Amino acid sequence: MARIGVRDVARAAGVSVGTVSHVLNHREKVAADTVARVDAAIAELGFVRNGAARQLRSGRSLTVGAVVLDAANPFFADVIRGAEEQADASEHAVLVGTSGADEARERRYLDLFSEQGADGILLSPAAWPPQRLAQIAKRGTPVVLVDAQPEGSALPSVAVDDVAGGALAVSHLIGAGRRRIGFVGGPHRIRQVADRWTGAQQAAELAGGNVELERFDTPATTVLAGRAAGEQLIMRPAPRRPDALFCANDLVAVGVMQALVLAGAAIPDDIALIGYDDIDFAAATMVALSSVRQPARELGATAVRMLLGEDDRTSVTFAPELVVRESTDG
Amino acid sequence: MARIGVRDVARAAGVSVGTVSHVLNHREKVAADTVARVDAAIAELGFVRNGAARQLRSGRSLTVGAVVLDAANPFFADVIRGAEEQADASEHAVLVGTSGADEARERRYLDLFSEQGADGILLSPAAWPPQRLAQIAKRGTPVVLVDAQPEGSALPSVAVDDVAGGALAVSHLIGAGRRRIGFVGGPHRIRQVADRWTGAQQAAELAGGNVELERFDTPATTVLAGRAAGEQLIMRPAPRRPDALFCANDLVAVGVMQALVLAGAAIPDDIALIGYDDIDFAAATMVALSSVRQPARELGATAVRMLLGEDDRTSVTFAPELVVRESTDG
DNA sequence: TGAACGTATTGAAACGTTTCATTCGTCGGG
DNA sequence: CCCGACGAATGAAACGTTTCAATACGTTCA
Repeated sequence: MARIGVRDVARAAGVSVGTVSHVLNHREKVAADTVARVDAAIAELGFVRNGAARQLRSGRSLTVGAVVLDAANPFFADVIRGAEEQADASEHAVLVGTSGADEARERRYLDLFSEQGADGILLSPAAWPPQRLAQIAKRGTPVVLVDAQPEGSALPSVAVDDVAGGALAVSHLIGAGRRRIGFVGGPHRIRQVADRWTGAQQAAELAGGNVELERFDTPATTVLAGRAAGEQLIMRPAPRRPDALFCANDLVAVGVMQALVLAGAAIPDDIALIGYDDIDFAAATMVALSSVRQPARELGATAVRMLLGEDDRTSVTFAPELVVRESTDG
Repeated sequence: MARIGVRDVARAAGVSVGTVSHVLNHREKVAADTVARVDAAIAELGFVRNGAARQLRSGRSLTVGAVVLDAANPFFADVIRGAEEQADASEHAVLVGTSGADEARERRYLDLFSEQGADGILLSPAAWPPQRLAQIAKRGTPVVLVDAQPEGSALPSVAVDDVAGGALAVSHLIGAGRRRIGFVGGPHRIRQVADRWTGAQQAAELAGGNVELERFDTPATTVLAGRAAGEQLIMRPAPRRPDALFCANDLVAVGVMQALVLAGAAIPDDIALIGYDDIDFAAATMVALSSVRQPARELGATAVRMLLGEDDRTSVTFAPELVVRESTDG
């Protein structure tokens, strides 16, 4: 089965190859009956245009690449969804490659997208600083970083303000009348954790002296780590227990909640609980979990707009938003 | 900044373009010092090869496309991971597009991958039967379906045997001495749910007359639906309660577990509980959840091997496997 | 010493499209 | 009745690689 090209279509429709190409690309400039004839020929022959040749000649790929740490992570999944919606609007498609925090794979995908002539690349970097960016940007493919601090370097980026998020959570707890607040999470070398803790401190200071803020470190931001922390914490005599907990993410919060419920503590009456990320599951925990939502889709959409030159800001920071559910709504 | 091509590299290195291309593609056939000179020129000029031209000429793209319903779904995420690992081994990259169950988007991605000359496409179809497959296969891009029943049509596919999975779960419960078993899930028009229920029935029949199997339908396979079902169920007087529950998936099982725990039932002593899918979270529930694991990575890896012609089976069905944890290990 | 051979490099053709300067008709206005 | 203009279609050039037959240059063997 020989490949079918514009040439074959042209022959079948009784027109020139140039005309076929015109039908493919700007059909409004071609007479209606010619269009019909060419379309018929295309359908009959099952012609599929060769994207490589098209792109080679035209220089555009109508494609945006995204290289993410982990596509299964709901945050990135939402970023990608937002990117797709926005790309759709500009007739682009989003192609996703997952690096799994492996620098070699990240580089391979970056090179791939660059070579394939993607019109832009959205990157959540596996390592800091990202290796090849200078080269790639130089080659002419714009890159936007997602949720990575540009640290002085002036690379375009979109991010969520985790400090603000931490402050948001804690001032919400304070506003609900809580005074002895615990922060559960770790390790603090993860920037997101550190920033949220910083925000928590800021909110506590802002409230004045009668708010206590205590830090409960966990070795990871997982359910099991959260549960262990919760078990520790609930063993304290009641007067020395916090009356509210802010967890570095929702998984930790779920673990803490398990421990508290099993120990018979009432949420939120005895202890209020708030997480971070607003994962799907947050609404479905035993006591629906309050959380801080990151506008992930907006991040993705904005990144794509920046890539395609429809938004000429160079670095955008989004504000997280509070989602109040039962676990703090006593 | 004019684009830099092999021509420029050749000039800078003092060789012909043919030689540059050889260095790029089979450097072992080129003298060592020439390689060095060309590499230096490439680095200095920041040359990035034009993938479109390369592909146009060579016909191969070293790319495999995957079109999935939802990349955030852990099952598909694992399929993709498996596909990536396998593709890696063959110097290929996996590009992912998410259709979100939208047929138009699915078609767009299929067309895109087909036009881009992907060496194969891995598809979890949004609708049945998939629309364009005939065309695409005809054009020469092999397609393998993931987790979709080929229903007579002889399309290549990889899948997990859900009937076997259902049987596996229920015979495990029976083996643990349970006799009054409930199946929680729905709606039954979802093939996976129906198949698992079928498997459950088969296992019950196999065990003879002294096993009762009852069906508890839910409107969806979600945590909340599971919790509602669990609450209903636990309100029955103890003698009329099942002593074991098999849930159509882990989310439902989590919901059921919440209801049982809140009602004070002991798991697994009063009621054993087993889910399906073995999501990450299964090990981190209040009582660690037994489940049926689907070999998702193997699915992805096998699909890629089939696409690249390294495995000439046309349709492969995998057996699920049992993961026993506390919730059935009384 | 010459022929035969092997290795390293070269130059040009080819991949299948888009684009652009032309050509071809046709129609309206002077 | 002719000219200019305009819409539609044409044909060939160009995109930047890879590939392949041909060439150049040593080296080995008889």
